[in-house]
Amino acid sequence: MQDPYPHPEIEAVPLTEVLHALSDPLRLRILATLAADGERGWGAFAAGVSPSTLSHHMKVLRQAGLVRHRREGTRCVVTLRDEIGARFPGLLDTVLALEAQAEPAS
Amino acid sequence: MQDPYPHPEIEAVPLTEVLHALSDPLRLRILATLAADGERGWGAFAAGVSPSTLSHHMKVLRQAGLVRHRREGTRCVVTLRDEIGARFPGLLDTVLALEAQAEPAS
DNA sequence: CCCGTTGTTCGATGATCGTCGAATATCGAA
DNA sequence: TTCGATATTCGACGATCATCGAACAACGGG
Repeated sequence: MQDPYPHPEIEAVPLTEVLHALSDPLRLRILATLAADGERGWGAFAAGVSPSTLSHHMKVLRQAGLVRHRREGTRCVVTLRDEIGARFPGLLDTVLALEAQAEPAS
Repeated sequence: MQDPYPHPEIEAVPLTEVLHALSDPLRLRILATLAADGERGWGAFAAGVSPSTLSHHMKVLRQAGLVRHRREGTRCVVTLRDEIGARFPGLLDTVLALEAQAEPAS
């Protein structure tokens, strides 16, 4: 799990992979929290799922170019990757806006 | 396969289901064609996949509230369901615009 | 009334997914 | 250096998915 997490080239991410990454309630919730509150530690999303499950979803988001992971001592910080807005303009904004309005309390 | 195809209430469709329906290249291509050229018969999309596979994807799109199916004699016509624009404003437009620009020749 | 066209349904198969627990690795603190 | 906190990896499991071929149903035309 060494520091250099594998982050893909944003240009190499296909649209369908991003859409698939967005099509899960937990992952959507993670992105919404990040968009609203800025970067967070792992633990902010640990409720309800096991550590390994959370790690899996984080990897999906990272491989889809949606988030960036950074090591900070013993814990890990996740950030929204804003290049996604350049690669697929409007996509994340639109989806997060809809998620906020349609699934208010998830 | 009787005429009354089961079309879901648009309000009952969750966002994640729509996103999942959009996260497939063939389904995305079907929607793009519909958006560009208006309603089409089944056969317009039969290239490359077996009839049963196509039928499966059509069902996914229908259940996600994205298209409407109408029987016309022995063949079947598929239309974009525009209520999706009221349920999830901007979503389909955004995705189709990105698909057109990012995956020009699929 | 039979037949061809068209789409659906039904297994079946191999792939992927979401989830978990257990084992492991890394780091900071005592 | 030992320990606890934190995150990853590794099977494993059941569920879902994308795909196909074969069998079936519905319709229109000869």
